Amino acid sequence: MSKTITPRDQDYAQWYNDLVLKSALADYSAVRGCMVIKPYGFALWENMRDVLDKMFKDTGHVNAYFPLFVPKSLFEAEEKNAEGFAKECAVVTHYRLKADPEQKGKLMVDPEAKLEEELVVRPTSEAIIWNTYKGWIQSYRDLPLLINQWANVVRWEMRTRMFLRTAEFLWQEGHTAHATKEEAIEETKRMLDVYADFAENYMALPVIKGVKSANERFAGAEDTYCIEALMQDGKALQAGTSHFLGQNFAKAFDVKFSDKNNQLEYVWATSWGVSTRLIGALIMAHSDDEGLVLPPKIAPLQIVIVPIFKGEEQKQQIGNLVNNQIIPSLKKLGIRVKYDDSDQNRPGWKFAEYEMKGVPVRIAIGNKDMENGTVEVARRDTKEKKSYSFEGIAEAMQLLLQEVQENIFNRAKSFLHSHITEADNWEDFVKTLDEKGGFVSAHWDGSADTEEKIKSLTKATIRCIPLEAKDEAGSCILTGKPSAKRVLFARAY
RNA sequence: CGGGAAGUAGCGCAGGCCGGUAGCGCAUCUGGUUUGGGACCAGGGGGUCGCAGGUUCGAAUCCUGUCUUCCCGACCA
Repeated sequence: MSKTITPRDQDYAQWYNDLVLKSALADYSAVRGCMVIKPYGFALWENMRDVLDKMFKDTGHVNAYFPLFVPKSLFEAEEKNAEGFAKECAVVTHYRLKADPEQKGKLMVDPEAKLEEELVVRPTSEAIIWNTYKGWIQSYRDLPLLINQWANVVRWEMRTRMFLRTAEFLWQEGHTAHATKEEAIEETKRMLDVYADFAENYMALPVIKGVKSANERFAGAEDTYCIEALMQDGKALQAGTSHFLGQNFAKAFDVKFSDKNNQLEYVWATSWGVSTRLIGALIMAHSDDEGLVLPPKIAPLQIVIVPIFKGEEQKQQIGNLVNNQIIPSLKKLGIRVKYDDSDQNRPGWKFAEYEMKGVPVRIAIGNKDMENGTVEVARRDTKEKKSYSFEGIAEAMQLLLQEVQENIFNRAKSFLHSHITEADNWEDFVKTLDEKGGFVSAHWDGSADTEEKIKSLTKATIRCIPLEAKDEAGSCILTGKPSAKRVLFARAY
């Protein structure tokens, strides 16, 4: 634990892995490219999930669940979608094992038990869901259909990274069906706003809302909207996507409805999702040398109280104060608090441990405090320590948690804004990517070919065309051809 | 899928070239002293050396195969 970890280090990947392991968020698993989310990491995910789930319900959505397995014939129905995911699918081909006659105590796949039709383990659920929607939608009265599912999906990526890109991951995927194009586009944008709201106001993660270029678009979508975040090493991370699917899936699965004029029409669709990748974003955006820095609104633990005592008697006295007064008053305000009076470790050990885990506020109470009627309060984000009196401590802590939340957000926001750099010639463009990192705002001629060339030359991709991008005539950074607005380039995870 | 590194106690590692009793630190257990920033002393427990073959009187060590993990690249709607 003596090793120093620094976000700006060139060993950023190593720093990140160490941090995930040491903070007890997750662990490597025995299965290729998968991870074990440990209780602390899962508590964080649950908090995020609860907030999102409420936001979805507040915007009229309901939850449902669809199968893990997608028959290959359904999977291939929407051609572009199938093609886009084909290279990263886990496929079930058999349904039984048997004792291996060659090797005692070993099992082998029973060749007799070959499935007639292979089952694709869902990399995303459009296919199985739209096949189901076909039976649910007949009339305009059945629309809109606004359903979300919390699930796991599998994508057999070549290279994996904990939280950011694992073979199996947890997410939510919303799948909606609408009577009109306008309504579907409205839904797509509404959910993008929900994501941005969640990222900024709960995760303290400032994001840029935008539209993907055709190259980066979801396979099977007409338009992919996204929120893009910036990590402390200057690389961008796609934090969430919301897709306008047009009538592609309705046509592929033959989902039609009778409108008010008794005309048969294909329905319009959207899908949108965020995943456990958000946890990776959280870690990379806020953490420091001492460990995680978690925003109070979603931190599994908001306050930890550490007693400092000599002997049983002092421990008793402090315990009485904490258990009878401080904790009840904090809990009354809905604050998630833990009193760690275990004898296992000394105070210094506990301080370091809870800092590593990113607990936003720590309260230490010792003999001196008992005499003075004070507690020592240390905040994780600034590492500042201050004395507070017992009186009104709960209200003071509630305010402090808000302040920490805001401070983390503002810090990340000024980092983001100071890392959006305009470039008007190729030399500056490359130099900014190499030396400063972050987003480079530049003109692009709009062709996929140019985008591809820029990627192979610089490893930078178009992260998005920002929604708020102003019309501004310019010339493409690579080809010099005319361009109507700037787009954001960055190297990305 | 290409290049590199690694797999030995719960965790982190040494040993390997040059084959011959399985080692260290942390953690754990027992007892004691401690407790305002990762405590100290003493004693104890814990191992099919990733897996499968091969060479050998003898393999953690040498050879072959295989699985897994990490890093770099390609890939990543």
